[in-house]
Amino acid sequence: MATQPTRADARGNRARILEVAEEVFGRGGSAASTEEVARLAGVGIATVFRHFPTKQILLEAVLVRHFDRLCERARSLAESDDPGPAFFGFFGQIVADAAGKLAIIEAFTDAGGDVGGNAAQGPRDLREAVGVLLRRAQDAGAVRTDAGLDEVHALLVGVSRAVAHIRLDERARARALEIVFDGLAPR
Amino acid sequence: MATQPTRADARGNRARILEVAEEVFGRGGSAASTEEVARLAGVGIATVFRHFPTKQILLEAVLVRHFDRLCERARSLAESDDPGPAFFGFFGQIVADAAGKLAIIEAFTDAGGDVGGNAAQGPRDLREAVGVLLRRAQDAGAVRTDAGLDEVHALLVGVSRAVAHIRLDERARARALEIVFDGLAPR
DNA sequence: GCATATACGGAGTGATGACTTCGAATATAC
DNA sequence: GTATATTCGAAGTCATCACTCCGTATATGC
Repeated sequence: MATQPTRADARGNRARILEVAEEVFGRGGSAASTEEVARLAGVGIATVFRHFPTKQILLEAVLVRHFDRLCERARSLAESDDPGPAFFGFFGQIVADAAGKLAIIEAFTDAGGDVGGNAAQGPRDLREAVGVLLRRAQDAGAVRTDAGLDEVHALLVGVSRAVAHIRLDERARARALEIVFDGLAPR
Repeated sequence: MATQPTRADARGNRARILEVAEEVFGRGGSAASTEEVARLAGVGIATVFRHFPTKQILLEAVLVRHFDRLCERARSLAESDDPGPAFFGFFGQIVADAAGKLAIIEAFTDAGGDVGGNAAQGPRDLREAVGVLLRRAQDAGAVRTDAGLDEVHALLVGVSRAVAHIRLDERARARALEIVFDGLAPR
């Protein structure tokens, strides 16, 4: 069930459902309906549930791919020998992408406190990866040393949510980012 | 209907419903159910709908009070002869209050673009009032002059949303605010 | 006290959304 | 080509939620 089904039509449908779900959940967040996914994918509602037994599982299938991709990028940036731009570039990219990725932001929001525990793996890994970028940028003197992961995570999620919910033009978004980046600069 | 009903029990119920609704919508946002309001207020569902014909009207009744209060505070701060602390203090207070006021943040999020038009009056007024505080703080040299209302509004909403959604301890919240405030300081 | 207008609440209604059932269609093995 | 195991989708179930109906209870004016 987690692997590809044997029949070609089933495999095709599964792929199309995943693709459409990514767009639908990105637009409407986790509250978007499974029926809309089915309709846009051109399949019956039952087909969606056959491939992904619950809405939660479908949602996670979509999210896992994103978080994997993001984590990978973060880890490769962590090897960069320019930790400052690596950190700020990653931060900026997540915010820039936030507009059409509501479900991701929602999931990432709950990546929170070590004690929380009910966060999924993907969000937690990403938070971790951001932590590495942050520490390296701090060691390189590009980010103030009194900024902890908790507040950087909150700012990242906050600005992303703002961008996702408010229709902000290019220039305003750039200035909002600049304000946060200046605030993160060493004193 | 907008005014107090004549019978004492009706007046009492109306007040209790408003009080409970404030708490329920604050906790669960505008998605919270009318039935929960009725249950916690100790009245039947019909009583809620008699006093507030639709959920939207109930929600607005709750929100109007808040926005009025906030706008008033903002306007009185705008008379202060210390525009810098007035602006930052107000910003910080909204963020600090955000935790239990999900519905407010949601409404304020949509106060956006002048063109938007579908935002309610309260949120738009508050945005306006923040604009006044911002301009005065800029004139006094306490806030960088290249920060526009659009991005300040986005940051205010973003940080508030982050605080409302993430369980952030006192210290982390203070540092997140400090980062944003430092970013807003003149270059 | 009594009459009655006012307000009350429980039991609907209709819409929506997650999830299931089951007979029809079809891809693949032979 | 045919058999059959697999997959398909329309219609149905069940829960939730906004909102309504209507018979019952009670606050208030006399």
